[in-house]
Amino acid sequence: MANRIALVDDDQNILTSVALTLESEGFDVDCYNDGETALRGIVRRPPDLGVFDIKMPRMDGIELLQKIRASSQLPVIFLTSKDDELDEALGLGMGADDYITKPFSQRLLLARIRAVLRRAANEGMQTQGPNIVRQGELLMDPDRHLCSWKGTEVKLTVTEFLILQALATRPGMVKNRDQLMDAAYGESIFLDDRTIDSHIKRLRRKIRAHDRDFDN
Amino acid sequence: MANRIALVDDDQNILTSVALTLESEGFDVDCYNDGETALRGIVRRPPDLGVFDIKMPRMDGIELLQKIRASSQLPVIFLTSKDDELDEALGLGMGADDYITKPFSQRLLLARIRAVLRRAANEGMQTQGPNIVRQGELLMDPDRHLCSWKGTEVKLTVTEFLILQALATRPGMVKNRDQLMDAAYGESIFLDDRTIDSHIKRLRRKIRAHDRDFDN
DNA sequence: TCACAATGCGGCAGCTTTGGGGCAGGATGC
DNA sequence: GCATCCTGCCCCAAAGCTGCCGCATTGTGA
Repeated sequence: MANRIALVDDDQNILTSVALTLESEGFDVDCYNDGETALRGIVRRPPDLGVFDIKMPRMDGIELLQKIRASSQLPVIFLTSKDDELDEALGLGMGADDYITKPFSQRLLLARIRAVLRRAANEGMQTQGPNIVRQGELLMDPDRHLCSWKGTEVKLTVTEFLILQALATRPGMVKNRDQLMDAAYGESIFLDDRTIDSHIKRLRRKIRAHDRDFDN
Repeated sequence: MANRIALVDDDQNILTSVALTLESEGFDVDCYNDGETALRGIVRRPPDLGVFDIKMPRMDGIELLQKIRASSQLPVIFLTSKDDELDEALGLGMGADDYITKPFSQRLLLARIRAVLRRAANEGMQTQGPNIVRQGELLMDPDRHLCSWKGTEVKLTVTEFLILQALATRPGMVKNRDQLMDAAYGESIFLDDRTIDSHIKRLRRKIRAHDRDFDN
């Protein structure tokens, strides 16, 4: 039972060349030139995986994913030309399962496709794909307990990580100590308010150690 | 979406005990005492995987598989009492997906079942080769229970193997003790958390013995 | 300007987690 | 039956984390 892949890109060159590669690897490939057509096709004949270009006329990949996610958990890999598009996609917290920046090698795409499919098959529905938090220079991957600031890794303790994550997922949003407390410990715990201050202190110290320009 | 497993063995003891284990792991199990009954049942209600004893009265596992393969690609694991039976099965080139020699641990069977199901789900892309896990210097072949680090073989016990495999298939991903526990024993088992630590300790020791540079 | 509250941060004791040695019971092999 | 291996658990000590305190500094309102 071959896996069916829905491939959506407005660039006909990419479409054909990728489709050829995938088919030669035994996948069934449905090609679409734009989001609207893709949506109709995907509903009619649901694939096992979607590979979407982000920038497309009429309906872009992000909107397409949103519409699909309303009714299905279809795993999706995004193709992006630039990193800022990627930011947009990630920022939306849409849970794309992976993404690839153009230009990409067909081999890389293949590897990603296999990885995502494997994950989907293994996990059923447990955790779907990388769940990365990105805010400016900050990058966090809760699943791997990884955090990096301006590209270098910052080692955080569990509590610090949870607090920073709470702040990063809602950037700019002001949170009081109680809210941070809840984020880090769950509710129904009694601790001194100022304990949060201590963690913030350590967070700042750690980030500052990687960045002398860091002010807040 | 529970996986349905057709279990065929003329030994009622094995049948019930294995069925209990599988059901407690969330599989739907159809039990059959002989090949003929099994064939009818499997046609009527197709499972996702078959586990067949080879030696059975009336219709043995090999014949059963042949009849099934005429119309379906159902993945099958053979149970064999002796190695020569196994040779016979393999010699026929029937393409059983795996086999286990009696007596076997339920845990091993579970691991094999999961591996075969995973492989079946991924098929078409994996070029149905062996199901090898590779992470940096680590190489694992679950089907043959082989593990090598930096090219030299490391002998692992079943539990160690399952734990390492769980870690290696999702590299970098943080797993807590419970998750490792599930990976090694299946769910619904109660053991001290720190037992996992013991296995990790032994894993580290074994790998370290092959590699003085090994740090984590 | 003053009093008071809020915040930043160094310090530290106590707690939790972790790595690893050891051991007994059970399974397996000879 | 005996030796060996595997496994689960116990214990200890080191390391790391956490919560809180106290003081200095900054912010706020009258």
